[in-house]
Amino acid sequence: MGSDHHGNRYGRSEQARTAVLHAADDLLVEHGFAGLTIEKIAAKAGVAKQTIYRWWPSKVDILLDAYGPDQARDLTPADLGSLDADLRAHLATVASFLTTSDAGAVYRALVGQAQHDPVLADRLRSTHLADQRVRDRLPFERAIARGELPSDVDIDAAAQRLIAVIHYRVLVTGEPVDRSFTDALVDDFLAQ
Amino acid sequence: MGSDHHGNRYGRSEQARTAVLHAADDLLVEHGFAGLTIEKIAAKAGVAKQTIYRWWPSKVDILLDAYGPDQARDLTPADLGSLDADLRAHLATVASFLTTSDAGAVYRALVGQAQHDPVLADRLRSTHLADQRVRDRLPFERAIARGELPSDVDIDAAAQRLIAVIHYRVLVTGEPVDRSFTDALVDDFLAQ
Amino acid sequence: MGSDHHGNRYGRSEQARTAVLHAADDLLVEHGFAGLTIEKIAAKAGVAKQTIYRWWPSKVDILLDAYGPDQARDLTPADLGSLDADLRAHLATVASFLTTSDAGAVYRALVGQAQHDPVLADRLRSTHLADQRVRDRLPFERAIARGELPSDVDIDAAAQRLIAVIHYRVLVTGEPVDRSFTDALVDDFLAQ
Amino acid sequence: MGSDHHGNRYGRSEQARTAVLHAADDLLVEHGFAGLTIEKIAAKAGVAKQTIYRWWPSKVDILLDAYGPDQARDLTPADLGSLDADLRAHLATVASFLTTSDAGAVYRALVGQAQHDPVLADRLRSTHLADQRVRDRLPFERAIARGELPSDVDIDAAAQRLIAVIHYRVLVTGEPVDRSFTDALVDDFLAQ
DNA sequence: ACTTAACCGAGACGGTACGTCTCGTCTTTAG
DNA sequence: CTAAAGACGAGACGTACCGTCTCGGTTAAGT
Repeated sequence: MGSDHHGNRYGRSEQARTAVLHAADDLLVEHGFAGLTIEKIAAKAGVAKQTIYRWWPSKVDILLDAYGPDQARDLTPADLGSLDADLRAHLATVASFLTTSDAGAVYRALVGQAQHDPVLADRLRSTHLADQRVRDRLPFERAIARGELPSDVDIDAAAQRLIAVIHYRVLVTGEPVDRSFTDALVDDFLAQ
Repeated sequence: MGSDHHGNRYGRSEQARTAVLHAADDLLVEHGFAGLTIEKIAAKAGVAKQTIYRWWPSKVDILLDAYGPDQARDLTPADLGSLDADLRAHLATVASFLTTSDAGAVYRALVGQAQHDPVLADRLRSTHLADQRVRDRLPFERAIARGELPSDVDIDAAAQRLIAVIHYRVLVTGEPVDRSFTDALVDDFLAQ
Repeated sequence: MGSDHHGNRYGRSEQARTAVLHAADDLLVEHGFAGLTIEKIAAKAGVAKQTIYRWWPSKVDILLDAYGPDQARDLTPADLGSLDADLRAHLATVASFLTTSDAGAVYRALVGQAQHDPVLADRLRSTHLADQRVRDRLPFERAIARGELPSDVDIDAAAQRLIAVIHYRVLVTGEPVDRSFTDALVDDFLAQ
Repeated sequence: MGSDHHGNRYGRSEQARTAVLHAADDLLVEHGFAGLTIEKIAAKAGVAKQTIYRWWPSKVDILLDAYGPDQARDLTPADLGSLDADLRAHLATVASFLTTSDAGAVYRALVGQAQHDPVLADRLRSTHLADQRVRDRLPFERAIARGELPSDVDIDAAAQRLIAVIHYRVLVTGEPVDRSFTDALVDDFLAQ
């Protein structure tokens, strides 16, 4: 069957892997990034420290593993039939994800740590951020297919101007990012 | 006389203070935030750990002290006679400050750490970020005074949309922020 | 079939058994008792750890297995025709065995470990030491049979006084135990 | 005053030092040499591990420090006025020390460990064993001064033959070493 | 000049977490 | 059923820093 064993030569324990990811997630949300230690993850997951070090070089690698699926699940924009609706819904989702979800807390911690760690920054950008950029393009690509937008529009630039402000407020100024704010962003963009 | 003493009851040693600030700055640039320890700052500054703990509660407080003057010196937008010129110059200055200067490295470290430390985030926002927001308004305020912009324009919103993209690329995506990019931002804004 | 198999339903592998004993012996002599780990024995013997744990409870049990035959082979006193000759030869053999042979190194390690481990001490005494005590009596028993000694002599006490000094110098003081020393012991004993 | 401080540049804490030595002693007696870990010593002594590593390279160094004074205190032979009395008393004291005292347990552990560690063996011999050899000579030196023995007697050899048997029984055979046994040793020696 | 008291350097202290090592157990696949 | 292989939970290792403390020396204002 392949996954519910205690450890053998033919592969790692899926049980231990998920226990570690969940423990890391919980501890980050409860005690913050500084309170997230390998020691505590191991204790909470009921796992030996060596098992963690065997599979993850550091605690940020655990967070990277834990974050990936959440992002794909929560940040894929739905097709609501129009660019206006798609963008309003997606920006509101992004704002809520970043400010209120556990996965958003993991994301903020990773971006924070990336400021101190260029290797992490590279990994984060080449994996999760690149993945998300593809998802952020979807509303625009669908709008072009519908004929709502000309086909030569610079999608990445447009998406970035909308997404950037949300991240800036979340990561830097700490100002709230509510529905009226994200709707205003869309209004401005569509009025252009 | 007030600054070159080894210690007495009537005040702290200015020599020790500046040695600590410079040591912290150097260590941050050389070894990154994780390599910045009180122990190493003390050793590099030729100062006792207790002297550091007497005056700064933590290493981020040292960085906050070290950062303040740099920001005011480097990020005040000059008056070049027109909104167009002022914005082009200011955004280019901000981009260069954030990506290439030592003070920019300190800023990025502080914003990074603020993701893990809400108290630091509050302090950063209520002091340095609030100060900078005032400076970022200057081009717009001068434009209103010149009659280039109507007096009811939402300055903070306008400034934020321009500044946010630069921060997003610096802090999150790591994309370069060169002169042509900042100029395009200004073009877009003025065309609106 | 009997001995050269890789693991099957017909019993343990003699090949694995001897490989373990030899690997343990080698590692003890090369790297000392602390450098003798089950992990290293398994690696050197080309055997799985579990195979060792299946057959030996601990590393000292491996050493006990390895030691037994050596002692019987090397420490049985020959009959040279007289008490004087027998004792001189035997004590010299014992001294040389303890100080220079690989088996002597194993013995010293076992006695050393027995100081920390009462269970090992008991096992060592009830097996190997009891066996050796029988062998150490032989010169005296032959001397009584020859009429060189009265039949009521306390053989164990006599043997112990001679053997003890050799062990003391080997285990405690580290002083050399050369032929002149053992001969002097015999001289003293016979002059009594 | 010089000894009751918490730690500063002018010297180590005597309080921490004695707490470590006592903890090590207690743990050895309670849990044996294998159960004696730096971790547990630190915990029991209420001391940081680093404090132990600062002053002692290993746990055997702690035991060496702890053992020294005990040996000098307990194993110095008193002058009872005659060789016969001095020897009987001293051998009985040695036997009792080795078999029943806490310090004797430390000694046995050190000698046991010395079988695995030549560096420890050298240190033990050049310090504590050399010191004890001096004390073991005292009854004989006093006997020569009294005229009980000729001045050319080989004191070290004589002392060793008596002492060795006790150590052999304690360290190797585990046989009891009671007063009648040590008295018989003295009888034999004096009858010679 | 002398006292006084805060500040200075140095560094030992009790701790926490690190990342590594080895232990003895458990689980799988092959013969 | 035994074997090899190796992942597992457990826990001690020795190191690095943390933030606190105590010490003796330095310095300058107030006697």
